[in-house]
Amino acid sequence: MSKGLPDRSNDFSAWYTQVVNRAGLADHGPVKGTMVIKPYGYQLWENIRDVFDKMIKETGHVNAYFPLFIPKSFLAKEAEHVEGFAKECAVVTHTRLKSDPEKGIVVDPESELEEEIIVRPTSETVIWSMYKKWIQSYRDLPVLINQWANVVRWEMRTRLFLRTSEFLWQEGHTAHATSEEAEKETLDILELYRQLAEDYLAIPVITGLKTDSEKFAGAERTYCIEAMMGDKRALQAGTSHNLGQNFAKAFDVTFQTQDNKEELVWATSWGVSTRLIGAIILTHGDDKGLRLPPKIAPIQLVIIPITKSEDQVNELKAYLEPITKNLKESGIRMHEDWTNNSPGFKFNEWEMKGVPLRMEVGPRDVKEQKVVLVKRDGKEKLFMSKNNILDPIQKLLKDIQSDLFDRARDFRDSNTHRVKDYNEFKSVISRGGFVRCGWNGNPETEASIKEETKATIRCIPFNEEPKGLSCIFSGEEAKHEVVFAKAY
RNA sequence: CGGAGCGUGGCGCAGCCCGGUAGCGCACCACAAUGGGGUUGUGGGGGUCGCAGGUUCAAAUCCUGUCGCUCCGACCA
Repeated sequence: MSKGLPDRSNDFSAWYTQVVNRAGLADHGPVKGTMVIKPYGYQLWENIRDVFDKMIKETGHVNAYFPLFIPKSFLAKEAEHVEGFAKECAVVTHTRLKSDPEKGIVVDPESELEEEIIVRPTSETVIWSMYKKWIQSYRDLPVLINQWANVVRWEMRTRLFLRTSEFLWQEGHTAHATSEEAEKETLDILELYRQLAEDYLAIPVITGLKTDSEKFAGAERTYCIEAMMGDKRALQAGTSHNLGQNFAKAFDVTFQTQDNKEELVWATSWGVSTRLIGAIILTHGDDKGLRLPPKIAPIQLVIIPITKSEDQVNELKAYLEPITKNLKESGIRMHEDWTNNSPGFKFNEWEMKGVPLRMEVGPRDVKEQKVVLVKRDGKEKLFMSKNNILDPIQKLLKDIQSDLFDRARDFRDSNTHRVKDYNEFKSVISRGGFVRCGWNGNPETEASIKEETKATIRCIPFNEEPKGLSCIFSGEEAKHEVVFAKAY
């Protein structure tokens, strides 16, 4: 078995695949692009979920659950939105199997459904069919519902976490009395996404608006957070849509205003998915494997005991007991590795799994009443007195969290370029990285550039400064300053 | 859907041309030693060779059919 990982600069995607596998995050399911999220990967997801769940509850949202199955007729109600997903829907057509003497188990043709059922690719339609029942008056608004669920999109090319046929996500679906309120909600959520990405996942993101060609089909406007991965490609990490009155129209959801008029409801929807785990791997991973931000790492501190004899094992356990008790009580997520592997093996293994901090404890430390701490990054061994190690550990975790963010931000910034002309644009794009430049606002320009370079407009950043810029493609006066990149 | 390739213990492969007792590495299990950067030794378990037919005394190997998967091109959080 090869011990090292494939060279990241040479074969980034082979590196990614192996990290996912060897860190024990996920595996392929038996049906084509499906994914089994293994316990270690799932704990990571749970931690992300818990952080965001808390955020949205603090801002007045509540969780609910809507069905996996959607009547096919619902997708006809909103033509634009359908276009986005129709090509990748799983459809239920029958309800029974039966045994066949020749072929084993077959679909029972007798059980064909009158109306086929769609497995949700996203839940706008089911949810708005219910909102129609629930919303009568302005007093019923706003509705601020979120659900944690799985969705299915029958993708052709899949990669674990980044694009799978079924994935886990949260989808928020809100209903409001005014356009302004819906817009505010859309932006407030985007800000929560930014915080989730930057403050917890340590992934620096650009916030901005999608162009029409990149926006969600059913939306008026799509806002997003975009991040740069370790191979300098862009990854859309979360989206927040202002749906205007599109779904209210499709499902005829109206409400009575204070002055007794009937009006259509305003809507938003927003989501982040298990793709965030892919983003963490691609942003922070290095030659030794995964690196996890302490705030969401399933294990923040791994303890590697080093022993020779049985006697030493008992001595060490007694030595560790008060130390670990204190750390556990203080909320440090930790794990002691008592497996029979050699210490060197364990070091590599836990580095592969991205655990931020390692503690080594052996006979020498017992004698000196110390422990050894090593950061996932550094080779440096920090010798600490066994008493009062909580503070230094908390400080180290904090440092690791901010180091990860700083490093990723520096990497992104040093690979974000401003270019003089289209030739320079093309050469930067081919080398990889973000280009900030002017755009004339024309979708055809965008399409031409995509055609020639494979780069797309990732977003129109909120901090754009189009004044004085000219369009990189046409030379015309720029309508927007945009971020171009090749994307996942 | 178009192009290429692959199905043989859990994983990665060899064997197939030229039919004749299923093999290797890793992983796994047991015991012993080792243990501060991927540790050794000894012993051991596990495969109807994708599936279905056919040829043959004999099929992983030859023939026919079938199913599945992976990789590369048009879509997507």
